[in-house]
Amino acid sequence: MLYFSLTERKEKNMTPEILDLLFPNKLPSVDEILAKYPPRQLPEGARVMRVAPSPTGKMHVGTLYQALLAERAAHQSGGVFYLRLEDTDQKRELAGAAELIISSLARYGIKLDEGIDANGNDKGNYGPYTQSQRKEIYQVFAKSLAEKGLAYPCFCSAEDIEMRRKIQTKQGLRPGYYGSHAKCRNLTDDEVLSNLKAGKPWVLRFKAPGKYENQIVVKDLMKGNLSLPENDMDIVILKSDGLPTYHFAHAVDDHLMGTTVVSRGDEWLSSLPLHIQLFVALGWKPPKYAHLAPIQKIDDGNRRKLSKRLDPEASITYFWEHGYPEEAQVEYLLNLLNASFEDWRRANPTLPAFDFPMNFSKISNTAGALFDFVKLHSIAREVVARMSAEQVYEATLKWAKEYKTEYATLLESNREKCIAIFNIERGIGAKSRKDLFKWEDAEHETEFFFNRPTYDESLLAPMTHEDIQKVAADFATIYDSADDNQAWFAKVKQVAEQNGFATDMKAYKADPSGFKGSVADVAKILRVAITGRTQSPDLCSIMKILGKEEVAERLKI
RNA sequence: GACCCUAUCAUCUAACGGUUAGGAUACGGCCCUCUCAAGGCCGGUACACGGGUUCAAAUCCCGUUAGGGUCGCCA
Repeated sequence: MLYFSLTERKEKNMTPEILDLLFPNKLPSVDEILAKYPPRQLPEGARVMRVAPSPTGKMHVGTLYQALLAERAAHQSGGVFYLRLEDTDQKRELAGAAELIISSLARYGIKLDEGIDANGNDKGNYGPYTQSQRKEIYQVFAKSLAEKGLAYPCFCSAEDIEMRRKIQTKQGLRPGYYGSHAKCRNLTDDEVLSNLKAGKPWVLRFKAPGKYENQIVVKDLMKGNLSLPENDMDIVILKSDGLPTYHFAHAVDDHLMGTTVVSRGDEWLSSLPLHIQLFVALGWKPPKYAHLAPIQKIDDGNRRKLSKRLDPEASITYFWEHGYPEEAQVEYLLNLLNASFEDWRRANPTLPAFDFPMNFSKISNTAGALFDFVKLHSIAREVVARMSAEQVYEATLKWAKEYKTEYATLLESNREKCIAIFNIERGIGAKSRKDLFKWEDAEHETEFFFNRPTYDESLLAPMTHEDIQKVAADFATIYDSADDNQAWFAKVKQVAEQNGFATDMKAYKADPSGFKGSVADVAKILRVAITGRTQSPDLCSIMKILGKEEVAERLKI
């Protein structure tokens, strides 16, 4: 590719004296490190991909989105998927965040070949997989860049940087540490030496070889060819605490760990020229890149990236709290990644979502999809409708144990009854009930089975109390919980007939005045008496679960 | 401000020079029906705008506009 021309670089080597002051500790050699990371032996076309979150708090939906893509693309190619913890910003790190990320991936069935296991131990031969534990490795490569004169120490303070930025902005210049603005790039050896000897804090900057006026062309697996300006910013590669910045860690780690395709958010697009320069400077071949647009939401009429701070739904725990089935979230995200998912799902209703063939070239490369709860709900309805009553019960119980313990107790002490409830109008394929799609709603579905509702006759207006009472009483005398649906409905009709209600809806509609109401009204009386609601699932099934005695009790109006 | 990405129904999107611009969700109607949820059938709604190129443009090119992103010792 074009960018290899950048390797033609001759910089003055750094003096050994400066190098020793910069890196006083004894470090392994570049070759010693490289020897520990042999090229992976994988079949042709196998992709090595990773998810590389930083443990700064909540687990973002975007991380799951990224992980889903990388895991599928890697494993479906016969490759490797691993996790790397990008914890080089110690200021922002939050306790427990790493554990949350790892357990979250497991929760969604995303399998890591390498990375960190549930106990926090490293797994795999290309570790450590936590960047803060790789400090020495970065130092080795940073030192080698410095040695060749491709990196230099910078003594500018935060105030210096801020001042420079202000002046640049005021003058209408591009802000940044580049060209003549890169003050420390041209420090003499004596100046550097005296600064170091005076103990001045420093960072290591990359000596950018690019010219902003020049364009490079880079191929992105999802976006195609991109034309970007060369990087001329002398960015920081080693911070004053000795840890690398993202840019440098990316180059070092993804090379050593053998990543073949880097998939990440498209906010990295503008630093891509820099990353390629870093790979080239280190003498390595850059990986392939796949930049994905972030999930957005609409806010005040404007689209914006889902924000952890502003949007509760940006954090995946939001979906746990509300009891969304994990499969539904996975399917929704897969669908967002690649809208042909739903066609595939219709053609393969019983396969696990993970069997969906992910194809880079078919991934939406648009500006970023809007997070759509309505669509998520619709997918969740389908997912739940495919589950058995036992599965619904177990999932609801698992949710309740974590978020609603009283309900969990009720579920546990009424296992069979609850499964029977969840089984109403279930398992009949496409016609299965689809009202339950998140576990937090289950309690409402089961509530009246456990608490006798208070009878509210106003729901039955304008029917008279006498008629209502008579209908309920008549039905109670002939009800048999052994009746199947057909026999049950025949009895409803019988009661209708006895009480002057139409049994034939067509006849009723043709002449409503000839009847007190229709068979639908009879059912409504029974429904209100039994459930306390005007709407419910199949009444016959409900009565069967309640049993003859309880039905009789509730029909006493 | 500079640079980059993106632009098809309300939403997610298909189309890869020739389609009555397709699907899904949502919405409306009808059917089914013991209510609801479903299910079945039907329906309305889209190529941001302006120029080119071409016999032919949603598709290719240029510009405009709009949205998003980046320009940190954050990732």
